[in-house]
Amino acid sequence: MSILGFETHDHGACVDDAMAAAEARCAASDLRLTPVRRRVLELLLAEHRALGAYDILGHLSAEGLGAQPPVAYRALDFLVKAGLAHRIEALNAYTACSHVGLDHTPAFLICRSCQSVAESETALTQGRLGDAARAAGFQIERTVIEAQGLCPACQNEAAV
Amino acid sequence: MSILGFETHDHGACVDDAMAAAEARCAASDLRLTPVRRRVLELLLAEHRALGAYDILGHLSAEGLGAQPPVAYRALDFLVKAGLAHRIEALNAYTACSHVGLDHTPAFLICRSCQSVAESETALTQGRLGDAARAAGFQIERTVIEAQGLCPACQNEAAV
DNA sequence: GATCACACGTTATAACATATCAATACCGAA
DNA sequence: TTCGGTATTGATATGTTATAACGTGTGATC
Repeated sequence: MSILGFETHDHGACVDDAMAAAEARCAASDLRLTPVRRRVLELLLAEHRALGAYDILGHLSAEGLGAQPPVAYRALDFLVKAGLAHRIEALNAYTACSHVGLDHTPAFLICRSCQSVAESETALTQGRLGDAARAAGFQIERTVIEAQGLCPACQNEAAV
Repeated sequence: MSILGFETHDHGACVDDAMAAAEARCAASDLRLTPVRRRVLELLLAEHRALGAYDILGHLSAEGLGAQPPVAYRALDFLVKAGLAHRIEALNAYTACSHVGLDHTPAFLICRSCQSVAESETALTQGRLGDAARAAGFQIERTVIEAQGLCPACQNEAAV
């Protein structure tokens, strides 16, 4: 599993690929990637960061795509349900999915300095948490796995 | 590591022990467990559930201990910083710590039906997330590990 | 008894999220 | 082609969570 977000890469291609994957997924699952939804996904893809719903809404309203909170939340809910974006609980914010199409149990590395977010992967019922759940007889349906700290670039800056 | 929260137990003793541990910890670290802070901790300990800041505030104001949001948030911040409570990011809510004194990297099992919360433990840099962080050169400072699902009791109810 | 640090009181507002109802667009079946 | 159901959008209002900012009290220390 690649961990994208901190390394430099061809971000134009990265965005194009992600949009293409999103189109394909929506076509395959009979989901409608409407203009607002498409635009929100583009905004999320623009950087490997998490954006708040009101950040999104600011962009949308500047572009005449809607000015009320439900516009942003509906689009974000759609994208999350479609597996095209994730909610970052620790930030009350949203980020585009880096692994569209793969079965998801995402885990995130969140830089507290530059706010960049990298998406990794775990398994629902594996590891310590899975062990604990089994021991307790707990049936896991969803996990929130988020690490906060410093990305490589910001560690270097801090060292200067 | 015990996982407390779902089993039936002597909750009176459980609360008493936790309060005693909190007292000890505050005394040892020169922290002040003031009346508001003590009461908030008691409220959190009363059930193995997470309470929202405004739930807490409701109790406090009913008891004449303060009626404005900052009262609750200050007390909760204190308890979290002191290691006596934890914030559950997925719920925007707070729960008492079950393992006062131990070095903490808590993980939570949260029942979506009865809202009970059990606290388990992981290691900061272990497991898949730790692997991913090492691979990416990411320096973890804090983790949010939360599983949502059904506790044993609620699974049984659902099966009826 | 001045002053310093910490806690608390109070007002206001910021930030995040949803309920509700009306209007419109889309799409398949009759 | 029209009808009827479903999905989407528009709009208003409100609910929920969290913090900024500033002032006051209180106890410890010098």
